[in-house]
Amino acid sequence: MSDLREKIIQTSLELFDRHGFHGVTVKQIVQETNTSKGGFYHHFQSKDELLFVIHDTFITYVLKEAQAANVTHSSPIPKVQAIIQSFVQVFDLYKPHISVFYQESLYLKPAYEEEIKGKRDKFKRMVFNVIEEGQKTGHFRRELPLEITGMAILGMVNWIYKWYRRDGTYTIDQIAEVFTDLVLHFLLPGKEDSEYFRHMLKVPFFYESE
Amino acid sequence: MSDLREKIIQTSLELFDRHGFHGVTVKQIVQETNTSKGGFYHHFQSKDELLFVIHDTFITYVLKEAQAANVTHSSPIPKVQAIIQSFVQVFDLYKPHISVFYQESLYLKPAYEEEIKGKRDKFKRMVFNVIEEGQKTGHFRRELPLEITGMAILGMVNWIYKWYRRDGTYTIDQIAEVFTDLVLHFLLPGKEDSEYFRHMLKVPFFYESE
DNA sequence: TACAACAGACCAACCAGTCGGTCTTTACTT
DNA sequence: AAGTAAAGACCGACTGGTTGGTCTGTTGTA
Repeated sequence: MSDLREKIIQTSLELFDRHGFHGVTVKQIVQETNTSKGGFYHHFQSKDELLFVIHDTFITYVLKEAQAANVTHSSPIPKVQAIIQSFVQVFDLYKPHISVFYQESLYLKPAYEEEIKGKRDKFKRMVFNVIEEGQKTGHFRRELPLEITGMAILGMVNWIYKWYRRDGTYTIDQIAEVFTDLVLHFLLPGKEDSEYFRHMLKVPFFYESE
Repeated sequence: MSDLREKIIQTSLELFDRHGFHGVTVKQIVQETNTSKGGFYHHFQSKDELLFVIHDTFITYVLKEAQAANVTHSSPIPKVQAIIQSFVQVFDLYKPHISVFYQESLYLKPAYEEEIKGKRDKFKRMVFNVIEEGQKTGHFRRELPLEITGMAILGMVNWIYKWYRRDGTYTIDQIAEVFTDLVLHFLLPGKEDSEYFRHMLKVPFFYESE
């Protein structure tokens, strides 16, 4: 297969990561890759297709990993651990992809957007399902609203792309460990009787509606 | 003062929110606002200045709120509650500002960027300080690494801009309540002795280094 | 010789920003 | 109160540079 295609993607990734999709011109990409307009448009129909390819390789990978984690384990707790672990680690592997994914998704052309959105929602539903399952089996606190809790988890993990550096204080595995700890601490029951919890807590509105 | 200036900002906000900074031209802004290029450039030096103004009004507000919450309370627990509460509520007030803030910060011109970055870091440090304070006083779990925990909180809250809708299932206050619950659940100690915690937890690497 | 892989000059569309001009409000003088 | 000059607010045709994309080749290779 073509070597140039992959080289263009890698170069674009770095440039997009630093300057954003609109901050980088096809001319720049072509120069940095030591090729030509002809070379570029031989491999990609348009600049937009390149954006799509970047989106797709990342989300496809994440989805596959989550499915694997889901199948391997049967209890909700190790499932959550495995999903978070693999999800967080993706940020080390695919950092530039992810930056582009979250920064530039607005600029995906409608046809491309739909395909990406489909896979993204699939992943989201997987995470939500695991939480819901855990709540049903009694492993996780039932009083937590699924949507809010789920988005909190996705949010804290997704945000990693804004601050993670390979040469930072902590490795990606340490971050994954702490995040798993944090999530399990708010998912698992058993703290409510602690003396510290005289403070307003326990999501009152959720009880009212029952 | 000028009415038009505010009207331009509001229109731009909606347009940027939907199509991104680069997806909207000055011509479009001007048409949608029922004014002219002249009108626009009378109030703004450049399109970039408009972007800066949007960034600045939001971050200035958040910073002010956090400082207020910090002064009002003295114990770390209500401080955390107040900061998260006000921070989350901002997403109802400033949703379009925030979308622009996080989507388009890459495109701020250097001089503008510096000013925004300064305020943003100030806010971050305030959050971190409250956590650190709580750890020192023994209110919060000491074994949690400050940076990772802090970014987890900022991440879950910041991510709200990606999914919150006014007409969604939950109100912004309910979201704030649940988020406060989640954060305090992983900050406060006292769960480790629960029977559920036979599972690997408690951030082992953090102990090793002591 | 046929076709994929690439080169690079070229173009039409677009876009942020300019500039000379008009209308309206303010401020000052008589 | 009337007259007027200056400043502020706004208009819109125009421009110079840029950008994504095209098209006519040329080269290597099966």
